[in-house]
Amino acid sequence: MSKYRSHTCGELTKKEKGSHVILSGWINKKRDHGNLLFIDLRDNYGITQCIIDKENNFFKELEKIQLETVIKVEGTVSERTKETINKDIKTGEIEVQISSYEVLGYCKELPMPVFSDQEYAEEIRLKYRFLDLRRKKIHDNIILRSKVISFIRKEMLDEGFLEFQTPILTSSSPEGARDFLVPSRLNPGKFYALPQAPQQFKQLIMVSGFDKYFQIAPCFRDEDARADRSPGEFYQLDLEMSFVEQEDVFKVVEKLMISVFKKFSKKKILKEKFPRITFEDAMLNYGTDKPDLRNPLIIKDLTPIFNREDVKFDIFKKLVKSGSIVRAIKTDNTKDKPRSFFDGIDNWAKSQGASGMAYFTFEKDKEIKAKGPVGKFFSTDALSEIMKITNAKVGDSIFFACNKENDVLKLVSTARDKIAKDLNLIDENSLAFCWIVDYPMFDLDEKSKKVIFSHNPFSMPQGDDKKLNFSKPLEIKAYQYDIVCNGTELSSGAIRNHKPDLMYKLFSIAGYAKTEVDEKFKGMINALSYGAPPHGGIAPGIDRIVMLLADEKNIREVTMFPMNQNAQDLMMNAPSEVSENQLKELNLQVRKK
RNA sequence: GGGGGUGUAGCUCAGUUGGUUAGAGCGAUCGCCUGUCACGCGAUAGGUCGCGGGUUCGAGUCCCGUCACUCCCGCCA
Repeated sequence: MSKYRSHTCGELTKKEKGSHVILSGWINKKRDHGNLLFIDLRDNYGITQCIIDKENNFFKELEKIQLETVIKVEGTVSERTKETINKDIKTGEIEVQISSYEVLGYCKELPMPVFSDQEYAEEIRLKYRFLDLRRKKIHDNIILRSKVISFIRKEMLDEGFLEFQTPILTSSSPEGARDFLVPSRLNPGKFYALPQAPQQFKQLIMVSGFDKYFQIAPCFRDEDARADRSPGEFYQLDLEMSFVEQEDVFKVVEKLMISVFKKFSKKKILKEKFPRITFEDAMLNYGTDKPDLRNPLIIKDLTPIFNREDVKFDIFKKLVKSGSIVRAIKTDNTKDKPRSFFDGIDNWAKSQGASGMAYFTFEKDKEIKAKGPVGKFFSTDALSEIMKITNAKVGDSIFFACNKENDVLKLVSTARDKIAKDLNLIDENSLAFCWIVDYPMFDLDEKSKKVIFSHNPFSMPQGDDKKLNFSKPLEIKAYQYDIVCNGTELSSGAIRNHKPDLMYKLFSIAGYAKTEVDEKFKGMINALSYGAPPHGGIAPGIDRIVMLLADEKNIREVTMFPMNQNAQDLMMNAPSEVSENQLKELNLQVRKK
């Protein structure tokens, strides 16, 4: 028998009645009745009530012992009387009569209580993460994460994928996020970069003939954090397949996603065959390429309305003349909503930095009218046209905004979420997956007006490469795709460009000379020149999947040891200064500000 | 880099129009209590009101600056 325990704190039942047991764990809670003391002993597996009274020599000591002290108790299992059974815990039918105990690990006065449902400031949680992680909810989240990863790994192996590790110290790449750099001692003045993703390596694995690869891969990007984005590092299920088209990747990933979410989430998957939405349609109907499809609201374009003679809304008309556009959201049967509902949306829009959102409600006595502050600017004909475009009926309302395309899309897409939330239109118990497909290969950089890669420079352009019209690069689409669930981008992938000539051509459109491509992407472009199979893949974000499964709004709730928003680890005190000697060895000098 | 929110006891928070000695619950310490499971009861200790400056007879409260945490924008091929 183990020196420390005969059972865990989560397994004793009536069956063990009368047996002598040893338990070890943390003191979760004490209830001291003066001559009778209850101790809830906790470990990873559960809680067992232990009991001792004043007749026992250890009673006085245990009365004084700190919560969260680790102790070993020996005693006898006894059945609880009917009235004292605790149905909330697995071991609630029994309790352990303590005969002796031993302290295994002392505990100082706690900076934060462990046994409590209270919320705490992140600062203290992160500083004492080892205490925070003892708390039930986050403890369970981390266990869930472990189970999800094991499950995914098993599924991938069953599908015939091979798991490989790729280098953590690699080279800096010019595209994409900021790199984390690591100075090289043996190569003074030179730096490694931590991989933003194993992108080039997984393609090289395909060129090496391994056919199907996956990895639970750490990825490093030196960009600012968000609630759903850890600063610094995160994990992807990185996968790549040879001799495949887009459909083949979809098939594998859709199956995996469905089985993961069916196994670990109680929520209903709305469509098991993920709807496919083109990037263009997504931007038009939802104003974003990560739409929440639980939300029934659709965005419509009202720009032409503001060119009509019988519309007198001069502010918008003037803006439209100078190139702005108008987008609108219709809400069903909102005629009886109080003024505060409409003004609430308008004020919210202003708080987002916009000039607000105009609105009116369709009414009818003899003819169609618009009720609301700006309703008077629209003729009956114009209103009928708006009703046609937005599919509205009498009693519905319209919210609309006018601005340059990028700004109006950002506002209206978030307004879509805000309005749906206010109207309680979102079913929190459902999961709405979709594919976003047909991303453009290139984009126009707002500032420099230059053509840049819109996503991944290694993606394969759609269509016959001999017939591609390179003079209109913005019209070229790529075999580039995302999975979105409930408004969260879960993964991003592509069929890769395995043809060096085509790649040089595409890079030249984005302003890279051949020599530059050879230099920056040496390993890959070289490899593609020695017989590369057509291949493609995707990389679902592990942290975000677990976040959705655990129903958490913040990625730190599913990360064991996260950094704070400023990319600091408050527990380990990272980043930190290093000694002059270390710097010297690395040929580095810190520039004083 | 920019915008919003928060900052009061170890923890979670209250603190009115600026006005006596800044409060509560949990935790800690001490005492009472033999069936609790958020046990109960009593007492004690615990405060640079984030920090600095200003206005005022008087600032936790008003103003300016600054720092920390957090949410968002930029950024994240």
